[in-house]
Amino acid sequence: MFENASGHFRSVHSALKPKTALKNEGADGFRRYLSQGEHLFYEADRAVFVYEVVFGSLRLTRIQQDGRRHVVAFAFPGDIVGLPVDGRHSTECVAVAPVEVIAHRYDPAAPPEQKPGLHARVLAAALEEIRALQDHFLMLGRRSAAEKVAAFILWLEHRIGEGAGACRLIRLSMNRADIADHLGLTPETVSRTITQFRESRLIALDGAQTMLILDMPRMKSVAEGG
Amino acid sequence: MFENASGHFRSVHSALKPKTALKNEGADGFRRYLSQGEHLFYEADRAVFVYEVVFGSLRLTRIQQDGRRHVVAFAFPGDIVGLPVDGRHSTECVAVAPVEVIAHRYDPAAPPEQKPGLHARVLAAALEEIRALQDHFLMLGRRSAAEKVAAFILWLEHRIGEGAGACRLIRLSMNRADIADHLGLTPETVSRTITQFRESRLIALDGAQTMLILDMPRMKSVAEGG
DNA sequence: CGAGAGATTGAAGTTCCTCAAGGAGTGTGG
DNA sequence: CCACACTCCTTGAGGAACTTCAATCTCTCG
Repeated sequence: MFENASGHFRSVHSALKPKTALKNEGADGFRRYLSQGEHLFYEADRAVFVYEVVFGSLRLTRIQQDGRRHVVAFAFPGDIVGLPVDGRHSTECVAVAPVEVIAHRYDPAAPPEQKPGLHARVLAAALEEIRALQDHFLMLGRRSAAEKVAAFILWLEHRIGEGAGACRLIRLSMNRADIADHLGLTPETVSRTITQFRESRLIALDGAQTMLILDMPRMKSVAEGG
Repeated sequence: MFENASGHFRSVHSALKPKTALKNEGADGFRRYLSQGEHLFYEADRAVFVYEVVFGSLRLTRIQQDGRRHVVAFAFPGDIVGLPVDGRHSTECVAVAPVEVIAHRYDPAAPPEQKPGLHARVLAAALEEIRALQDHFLMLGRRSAAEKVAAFILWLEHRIGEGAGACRLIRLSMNRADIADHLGLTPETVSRTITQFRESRLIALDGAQTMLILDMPRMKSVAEGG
């Protein structure tokens, strides 16, 4: 299930790596392009479409009355974003890097027979996303900054890591504040933790956005509190 | 949408209060009863049924390799638990008080036409639960212990609060450790925070499990960091 | 090349956790 | 029916971890 090959969408948080981007525009899908910083949708917007990410990175954010925000998720190629709750979007969605998506008109209240394929895929994506959100709880609950950051780096590697000899390369499209608001830390703590990782030869950096994981086993050990 | 009156299930985390328990046994629902501490299902169990809570309280837990656990959610009457991911349960589910549920045989891979009503309700419940899980993130992210505990008390009040003159009464079916693992705190901190609330006349206690909210407006203010 | 945003580093302060002991409530067996 | 035992809750003291506030540095882009 949830295989791209079989035409199933993968949910926002899914840790499975997309083999290829889906190619199902045709009948009811059309493409949209966003540059960095552009909104795909806002919180509480009426939800008419669900979006399949083809290229780039998106950030899903919820904001509280007092202005504090939480980055609920990052979305990458193969993910589906914009699942409606009560006919509206529950988060705002911004491109943190240039983005290409396919928009599918979708109404959860419509009879499933109308678009059986899309309906089934959205359900599968929703159920998968629930598990991914639960996974994220394990990250936010009583864990040290080092464990959180290490787990986040490993998740990123799993989603968008590139081979680089014996090492793994990650291009971070989000900034430190985004990471901090995702992990329940401050940007300073994220920065300090990354510095520690660099000083202990766990990773190497080229600028702030390009990261090389030098020691995957040890990184996994750190993420698990070893 | 998501009204009980219209026969829609409400998801595990939903903040809406059930007006009445659903009464849709008949064709494919049968009742199950659990006493305190009994499992409804375990993590990774093959998921054959989804369960509608009629009476009592359930705890949904995920466990990590190192033994640390996170209480993903508590479920009360009107909630639906056991949504399958990849055909399996993603959490374990234990009764924290005597429980009555209705079990509905459910297979997300089956064509929606087979059980259109159930299928639509499960989808609605799943989408609603995603939002609820996102809400919970705001609770776990960078917030003080007092804010977390106050927000949790208000959520409980919303779900199972009873009138008590000008005040609101809550019967806590879970223990301090469960609350701690839900909020990302230690039991000691939860206990200390509750003591503070009591000393500042925000709440009153009768034993450890029965709580009276004395000042709802101030409790809301505390939950929001005021 | 200059300006501005973002990242890093430092020092001080606060909050929460850890470890440990005592108290309250509940249930069981004599 | 009382006493004991067990579990859970509460309270205390000390220490670690993260945050806050502030300054400096670096990268990127016009």
